[in-house]
Amino acid sequence: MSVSSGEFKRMLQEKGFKLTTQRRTVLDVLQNNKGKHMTAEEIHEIVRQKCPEIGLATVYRTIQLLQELKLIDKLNLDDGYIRYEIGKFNDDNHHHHHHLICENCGKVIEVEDDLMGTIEERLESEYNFKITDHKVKFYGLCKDCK
Amino acid sequence: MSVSSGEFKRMLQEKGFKLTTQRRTVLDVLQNNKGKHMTAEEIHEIVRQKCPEIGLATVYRTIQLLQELKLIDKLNLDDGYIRYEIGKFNDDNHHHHHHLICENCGKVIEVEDDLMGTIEERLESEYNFKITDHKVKFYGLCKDCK
DNA sequence: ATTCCTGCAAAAACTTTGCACCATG
DNA sequence: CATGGTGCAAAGTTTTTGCAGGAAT
Repeated sequence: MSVSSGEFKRMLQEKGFKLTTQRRTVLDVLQNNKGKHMTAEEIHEIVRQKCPEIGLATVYRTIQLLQELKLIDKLNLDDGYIRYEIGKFNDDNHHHHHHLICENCGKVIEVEDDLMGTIEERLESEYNFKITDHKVKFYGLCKDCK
Repeated sequence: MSVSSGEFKRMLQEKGFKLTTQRRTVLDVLQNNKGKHMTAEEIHEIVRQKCPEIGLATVYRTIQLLQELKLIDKLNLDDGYIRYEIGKFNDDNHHHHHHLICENCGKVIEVEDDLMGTIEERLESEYNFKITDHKVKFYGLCKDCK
């Protein structure tokens, strides 16, 4: 489910990086807020509860690092903020997931499913393009807003 | 195919806006660069060929306006720039389109197709969510890079 | 004539970078 | 103890806003 400190340390060392309290804490916060899609500033605020002296710059640097390690993914809700979430390769099932975004209340619903297989096969042969990943967002009205 | 000046004027007036050379020119540039996914700055440079005195702020303001009128769409390639393209409701066929993004050379291929119908039906009933739009990006290697 | 629009420059918002000090392996 | 990381503040980007003059209806 989560990445242990040992695992994380090994992943870092593989690329010549060191394990620090700051890095461990940022990863913890992202793991403990799985459905939240936080901005760098929001991550910073929560991380400071455990690690009060951490600077926003370190959060940004750590976010970049975690992206390189494929532990987290970007999510852009087109509201001017880049958001981050624990990535698809960080949990047991390596499933992709999609987002249902309510245009009325802004709620973001996670869809833990991968329904894109057939479409991707078709596009791969039609365009001679090797697909390795996708990002899918659906917009509309959630059950409370429609 | 394209939005005529008369049509554009009517659309603007409906919302209490005026037709200006700047707005017409920005729309023209986006219509004439259909597959290009330009940033605000790129649009500004091209618009200046026809309208040399236009300021970047006006380009930003016009982009926002054209989005309100549903004439253009945002495209985020996660490279730090917001890009814009003529929207799906601006041409004869109201089809959505998707993007194949090559992670090696950065090329973006337009997929003029809408293959999401079945998936959307399934999600609508499963999550009681009314889907009105979607954004789909596929990442991988294009035929030249694989 | 009135209302809205534009250009410019300043400000705002988000992210990156430089540097001296500190921590990890 | 060598290398890389951190915090702070400054700088960099991209986008938005205020305002006086200008254009459209």
